[in-house]
Amino acid sequence: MRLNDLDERIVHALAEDARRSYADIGAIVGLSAPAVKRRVDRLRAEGAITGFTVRVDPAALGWETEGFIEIYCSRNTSPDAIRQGLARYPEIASASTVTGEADAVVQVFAADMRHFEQVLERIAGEPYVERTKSVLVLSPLLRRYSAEAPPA
Amino acid sequence: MRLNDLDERIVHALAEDARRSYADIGAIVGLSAPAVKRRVDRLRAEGAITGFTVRVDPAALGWETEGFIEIYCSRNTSPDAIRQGLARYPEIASASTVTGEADAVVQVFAADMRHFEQVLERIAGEPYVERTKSVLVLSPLLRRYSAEAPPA
DNA sequence: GATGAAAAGCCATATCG
DNA sequence: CGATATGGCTTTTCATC
Repeated sequence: MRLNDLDERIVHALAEDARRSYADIGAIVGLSAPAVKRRVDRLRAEGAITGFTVRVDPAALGWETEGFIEIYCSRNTSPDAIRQGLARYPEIASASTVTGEADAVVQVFAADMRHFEQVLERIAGEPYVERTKSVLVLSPLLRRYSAEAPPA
Repeated sequence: MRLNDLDERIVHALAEDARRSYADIGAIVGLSAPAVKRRVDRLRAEGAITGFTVRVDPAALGWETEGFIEIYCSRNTSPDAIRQGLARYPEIASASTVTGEADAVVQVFAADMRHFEQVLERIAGEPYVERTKSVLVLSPLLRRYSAEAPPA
């Protein structure tokens, strides 16, 4: 599945503001509103666009504490088992299996330090988790969305 | 700035689908469409909602390779200097200063391994960077947005 | 196969109570 | 905050290239 230049410009326009009208996007990329809608519908059907969401200031919503937890699993733990185990935590914003010493890296948003510690202890207590290593975020420097970063 | 329960439910509804109509959101949270709009306008004005964006499948846009780069800086490097230095890289999706051994963690999306390596080398060559340590993402397990994680 | 124009219905939004 | 009205938008239909 490859997108052409027009599709990428439409996605970029939506990345900047997902509530822009199709007419506005059309004015940017040089298409009529129905043509833009057809392409967006197609991109959704193909799975290139998976949805539209809101950008929030975590602190304003009460999540003051952010951190990364590296998870070291017992041998023969499948990625799918990790995913299912972690999916239950609403505090987890993202999780990935990675190369290197740890098996997975988990990004956590918590209300405060006490809350973060609770999440950490619950994750550390999961049956497939052998040990964890966590770092706290001191200050977020950049926060973009992947759609805004064009491939080289 | 604290949000009440109604605000949080509106944000949650927008996190699931930012293009939902105010009438739809109103049906979910029990308000009329104008009441929802007024609250969304207020949340934007307050900075709790910073925008609306599209969720994309990175692979569909040609970013097949993802990884984290830990940056170790020379002493007396200010967070702002790091931020300004990293802001020039379109491949960087997020960056934060952190506790622990490294000074900052940077999340990178690249087209392929060769591209990732180029980004890594350019970052490692920044004047304030002493050394780096990077891990590649094998498979993304979860990918949510912070707005979907309610505080405890 | 993709586009633009036009029409119909739906939605955003301002104003009222 | 809800009801209402208007203007704009989304979305379908259809003819065209």
